[in-house]
Amino acid sequence: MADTQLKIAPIGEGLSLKARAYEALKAAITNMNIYADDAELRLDERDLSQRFGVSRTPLREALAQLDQEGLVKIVARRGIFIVRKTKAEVLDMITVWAALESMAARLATKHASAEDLAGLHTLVDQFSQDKVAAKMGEYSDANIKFHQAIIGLGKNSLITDITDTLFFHVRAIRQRTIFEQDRAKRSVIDHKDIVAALEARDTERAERLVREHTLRLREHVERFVALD
Amino acid sequence: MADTQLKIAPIGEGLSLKARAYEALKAAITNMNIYADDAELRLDERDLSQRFGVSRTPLREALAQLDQEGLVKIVARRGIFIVRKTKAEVLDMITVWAALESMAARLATKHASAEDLAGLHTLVDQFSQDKVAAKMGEYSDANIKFHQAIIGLGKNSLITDITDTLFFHVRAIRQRTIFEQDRAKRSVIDHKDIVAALEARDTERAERLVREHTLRLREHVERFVALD
DNA sequence: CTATGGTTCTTGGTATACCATACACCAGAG
DNA sequence: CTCTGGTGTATGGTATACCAAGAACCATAG
Repeated sequence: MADTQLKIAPIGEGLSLKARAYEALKAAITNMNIYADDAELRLDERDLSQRFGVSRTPLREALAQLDQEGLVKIVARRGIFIVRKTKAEVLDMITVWAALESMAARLATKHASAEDLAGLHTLVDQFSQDKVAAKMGEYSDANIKFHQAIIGLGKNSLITDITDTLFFHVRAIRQRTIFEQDRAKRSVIDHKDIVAALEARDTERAERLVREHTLRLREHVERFVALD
Repeated sequence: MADTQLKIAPIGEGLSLKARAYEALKAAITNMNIYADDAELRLDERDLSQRFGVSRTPLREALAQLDQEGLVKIVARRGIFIVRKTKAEVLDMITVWAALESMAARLATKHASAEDLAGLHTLVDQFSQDKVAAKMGEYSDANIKFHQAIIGLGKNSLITDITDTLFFHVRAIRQRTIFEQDRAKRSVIDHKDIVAALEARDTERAERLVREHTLRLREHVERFVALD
């Protein structure tokens, strides 16, 4: 099946300037440690517009969207500020996460295929309790992936959308989270239990395990993470 | 404590044009039966801008926000369309609602004061099983209020914000929901049980009752509501 | 030196003009 | 009559100029 068709035109990326500005800004904020003491949290429309090479209009629309998502806060005649979530807000977000992921787990026990669950199983097996200490850096990403995978199995796109935004914010404070080895080991065990419950199609147990697992993270953040 | 101060100036309402346009548009869409067969679902920026007496810029920002919330869909060079949620989307929304409200109920058993719960009790007592049939119209509103009250008691403002948007969409299809008397009666009983569980501070039971109650609505919509 | 009043500059908000493209309509060829 | 090609128009996207309000700075009076 060779290419008999002429496929030109991946030129302009196809996206609107607004969409591109949005992605660029979001990526920039993501890759920035906004909780560092010397972080520059103030943005300037005109400055950004020049650096991006687009006018203020699409840039403003992108910023307005980020404002609505809670990533930045626009204050009339004062400036645009990257938002540092308060501890209370982060805790609320983790609570919502717990509610939605546990519902997703519930749905997964009913709708996920055997292959779906097998994939999840593979994800968990990558980290045995012994190895997790050595790969702490990787684990943090794999951890998020595991949770996103469960949410995916719930096949409720609204849950997926909402939690994506939540993960974004939680990721930002990850650097302030002390992932001790004990917590990581416990996490691996939890994950194995969750997968087992899903495979057993035990709806109530899967829901409970996921909820408790995430609420334990909430508890940990409440007690050990410095914010505000 | 008489007025010794001069308080002029409640003139311009203080809100930005964007904010006012947003509220006006949202109210307009809310009060419109978008599921009617002859509903005019297309909006025109220039037309709206003239009718509101503002330029396209703040109007576009308001529309962009509505787009992000899923109330309208903006298609480049085609038009702006009021969104009719598909049945699948509505079902997903009710599922998210169930997840969040059941978590709120869980939180309420831990954080709500006795007075809070007394207020909830009053709300429920307004509708006995016998009277609900006669007041079917009112009940629909009171029903939403009851659920919002529980969510309020969870004291998690993120849950409140998300569910507010969900209620907006669910309200829109309410007209297509056949509220038979039996369902309403069952609903009243459910509500009483939920309040009882909250007052008993029975976390698990409160969560379960709320979840099951809302998922029953989901089931009802899935089976009896015509959409798409 | 301090307090007050004003001037200027910064910055988000708004208005407007222009651009680019999807769609509809129409003319002409077959 | 039908199909094709072009042309016009409607509409969201983008650029730009101006507005208004707040904050910082400065001058001046006490």
